[in-house]
Amino acid sequence: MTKKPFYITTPIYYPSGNPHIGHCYTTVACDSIARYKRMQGYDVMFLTGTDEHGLKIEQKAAQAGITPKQYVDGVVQTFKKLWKYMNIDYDRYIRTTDDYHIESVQKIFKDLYDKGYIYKGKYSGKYCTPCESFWTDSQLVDGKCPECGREVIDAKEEAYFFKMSPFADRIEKLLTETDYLRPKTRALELVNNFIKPGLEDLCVSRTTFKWGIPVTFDEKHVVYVWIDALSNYITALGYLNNQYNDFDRFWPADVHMVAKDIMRFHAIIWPAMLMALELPLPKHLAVHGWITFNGQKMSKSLGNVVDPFILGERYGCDAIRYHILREMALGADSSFSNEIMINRINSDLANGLGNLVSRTVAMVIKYFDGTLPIQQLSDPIDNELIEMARNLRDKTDKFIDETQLNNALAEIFKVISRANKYIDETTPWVLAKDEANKPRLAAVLYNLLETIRISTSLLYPFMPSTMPKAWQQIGASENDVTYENAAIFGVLSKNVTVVKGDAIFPRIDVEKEIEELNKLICNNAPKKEEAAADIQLAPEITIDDFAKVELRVGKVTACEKVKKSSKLLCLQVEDGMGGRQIVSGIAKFYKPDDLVGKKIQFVANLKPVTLCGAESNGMICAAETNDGSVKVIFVDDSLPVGSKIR
RNA sequence: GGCGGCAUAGCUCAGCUGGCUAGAGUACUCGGUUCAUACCCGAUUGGUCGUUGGUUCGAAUCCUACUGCCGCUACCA
Repeated sequence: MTKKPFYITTPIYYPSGNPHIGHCYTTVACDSIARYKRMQGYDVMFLTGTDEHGLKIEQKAAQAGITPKQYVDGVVQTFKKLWKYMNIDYDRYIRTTDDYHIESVQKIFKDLYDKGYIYKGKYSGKYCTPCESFWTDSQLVDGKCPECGREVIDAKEEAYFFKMSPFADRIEKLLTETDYLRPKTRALELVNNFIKPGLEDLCVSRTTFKWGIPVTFDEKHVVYVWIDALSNYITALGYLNNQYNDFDRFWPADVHMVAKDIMRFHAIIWPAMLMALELPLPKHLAVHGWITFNGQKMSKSLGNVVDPFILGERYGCDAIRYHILREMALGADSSFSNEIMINRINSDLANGLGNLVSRTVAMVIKYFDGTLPIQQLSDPIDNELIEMARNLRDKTDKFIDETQLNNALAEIFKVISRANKYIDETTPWVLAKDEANKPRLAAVLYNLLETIRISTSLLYPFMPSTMPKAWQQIGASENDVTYENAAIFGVLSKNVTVVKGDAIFPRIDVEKEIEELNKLICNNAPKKEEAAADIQLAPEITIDDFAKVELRVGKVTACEKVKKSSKLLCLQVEDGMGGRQIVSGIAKFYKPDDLVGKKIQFVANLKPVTLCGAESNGMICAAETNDGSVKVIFVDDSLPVGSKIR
């Protein structure tokens, strides 16, 4: 019997910085599914990689004074190190700087051009001359350059475009009538925002930077992200190259897993490209949310707080894997905090599974010197546990196929919980008091060992480092913990011998750990400051220049959102001069009520402007933090309104 | 502004196409147990299922309106 193929992918990550726990989530989820499918007997191809071209990489490298390739080589090493650390067993790692990928992308680009789907046109946007940067309308901040705040001018650039409109109908059907998109709730969003208004043609080449794959028939151009990055899923199989020969076997993909921020590319652009290439479409696009920290999206600066290396070192990579897989529901964000994580590890892994293994093994040793007797006596009370354990595999199978890993884990832990209850029901320590009960006692312990064997077999794809330790303790051999045996009760030999071992998941002291983690964060803080040393200061000014800016203390008396804008708040400020209205771009960081009654400092002599229909007379002083959020600088309430600040 | 989603126990959430006294986990309180990683088991506590009107024999579940929160609104890789 030949194995059925199964192809699963993570996105290729952009190595403009080091990986954080958000990358871990996608990759760990794919790894777990891949391992599960391998266990089921599929011929699995699990692909991950890095998307290494583009302007940002070019700039990062320039800052560091090295070539882009040198730069990405470094970051890729860190990625690979992390995957090794997290026990990620990928089958293939693609880098968009790999020769075979470049070759394929060039052929794909040419093919689409020859087919008439790609044509040469003009890309129009806004250009900031001092920054030498192109911006789209949506990127502008109040109509100005987002980098320097200066005026931008209309500009045109020659570029190649990909025609999307011919595929609009088919894509709409794909999203609304099939279960390609998971969860499907987001389909309407895509259809209403993009497809219904008409798909715009996509700009697929650039001339403004060099770090990319050259267009073979037009040297000035490099292939822009879409075709370069998305096509990795097929070039890695050998599509239009001789590096691999797996395309026919593994395409179309079974699952592309992505985070919600890149859903659109995979839900619309990627299918359009495949349609243009006349290739089959992938079966599922599984979209997951972000791991948030105190409600904020995980970002690079927050990466310090939840550095996967640090966490893994303290609790083991399986605990981290378990936590993120168990907390994250498909499609939804999940909030991360050290406390949630530690509580989860303690209650499920240490108290639930770990303790179950420990107490069961201990009893076999204590009552039977480690080896159960063959003579065993069953009882009707055993049936519920046995049935649950026997049916578990089918349930997890179903959830895996629906990419609902959190629910698969929940099912397994229901059984573990039931086993703990079973111990109370059967009271082995009472049975042990009477020699006549030994056959009954042996049966109870055997049932527990079997339940553990089945549960840990099914948990193995999620926690591949730790489960073998449990197997060793319950005396299970590799042949006992196969997928086939996970649906059979009674696989271990009746006279199985257990082995005492260390706790597979040690319990964590919550308060102590939180304290120590906080210390670690503090230790990391100075590093952040050092890292900030490369900040470029604005040109030096004299005290006379500074005197031109008049800062005063004001009190916010009222505040509301500016209707036409998602970013702006309109504040009424008591300024000691009769009051004034100030509009500030802080709506994403403050609710109106957060500000009312607070004293702030503002620029009093700024020329009035109208923003989104609201007149603004001045500017609120606020600080921008490393992670891009904004904190208003509140002043001491004892300062009188109108006080001048110098 | 347009489109979409969500609002259920202190916290995190299940409750599909309307139907038995609204559930789970966690936290809290009490009790039990001792094989075990101060663990496990049980019980109690806790919700007018955002507000309002409607459809229906019957709605957390469908429809109106309102309020609040969130997401998306395409060229960042």
